[in-house]
Amino acid sequence: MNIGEASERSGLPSKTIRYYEDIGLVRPERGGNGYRDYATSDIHKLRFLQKSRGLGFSVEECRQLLALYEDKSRASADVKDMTQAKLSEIDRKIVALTELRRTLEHLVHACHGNDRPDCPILEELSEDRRA
Amino acid sequence: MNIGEASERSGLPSKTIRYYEDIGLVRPERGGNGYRDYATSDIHKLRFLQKSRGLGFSVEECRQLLALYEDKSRASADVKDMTQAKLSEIDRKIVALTELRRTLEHLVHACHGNDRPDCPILEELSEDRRA
DNA sequence: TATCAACCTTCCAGCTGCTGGAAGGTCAAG
DNA sequence: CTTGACCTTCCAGCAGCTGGAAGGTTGATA
Repeated sequence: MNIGEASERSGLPSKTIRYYEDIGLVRPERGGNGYRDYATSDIHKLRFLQKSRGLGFSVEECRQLLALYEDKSRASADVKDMTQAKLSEIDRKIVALTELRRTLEHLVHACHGNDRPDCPILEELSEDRRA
Repeated sequence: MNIGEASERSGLPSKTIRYYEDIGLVRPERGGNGYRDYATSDIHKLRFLQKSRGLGFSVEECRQLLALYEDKSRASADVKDMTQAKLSEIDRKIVALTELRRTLEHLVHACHGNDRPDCPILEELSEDRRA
């Protein structure tokens, strides 16, 4: 399929998809007309990139995550370790997001409309473990 | 406190903290020697930025989130709406992270060591709602 | 009191990760 | 056979840092 449809299906702009090809993340076939021709497996990868990039993983991290899907590296213990590390990272992100969510929710429910000079939520935030 | 300690306490590099001052996110006082002097409330903001940036919010979004803390904008309905929008965004991110986590976990448990040509996890990924 | 390390300052350059626009080729419909 | 919506490459620019140079401040030690 053409890049336009790949864009729709993955949720990524065409520009970004071309850029991902430039840096070797997802390399589609080419048709006789020179157009990029994306396979379903390419769309999977693009969707995966769309998710992971939007979640604060760097392109290099995404490249690593993507590599976890490729057979050639499957059996390695290194890869398993890396995956575990990524899992921990994701867990930390989930915790952080949950905290952020709680903070904002308190703001909506507990702080709306009054003009108190300082908010207890800031205190709460500051209590978190020091990374 | 000096920028070094602010860096330690916030988890952000000094360079980044100076950059955040440049773009008007967190403006500390200055001591007689010209050194930046961070108050506890500044550290709260920096920690908040460290979290939210690491979770895929843009600097402009972080500026908005940060603005939610400032009294002057508290009572507004606009602000409450925006906060709700951010809450939804955070919820979507949490869902996405959870999916990503599940995907990787499957990879570790179900795919380790074999040399199957393609992985059911890719299929699973592709089933997700089309954003 | 000198001096040395470890801070701090500003400024400028460069990298990442897109993103927009120009200039032009391809395709399907009318 | 033209029109509009695609597609292509290339080049420029913005966002968000990040590193390094050049130099000032501080506090401990000789």
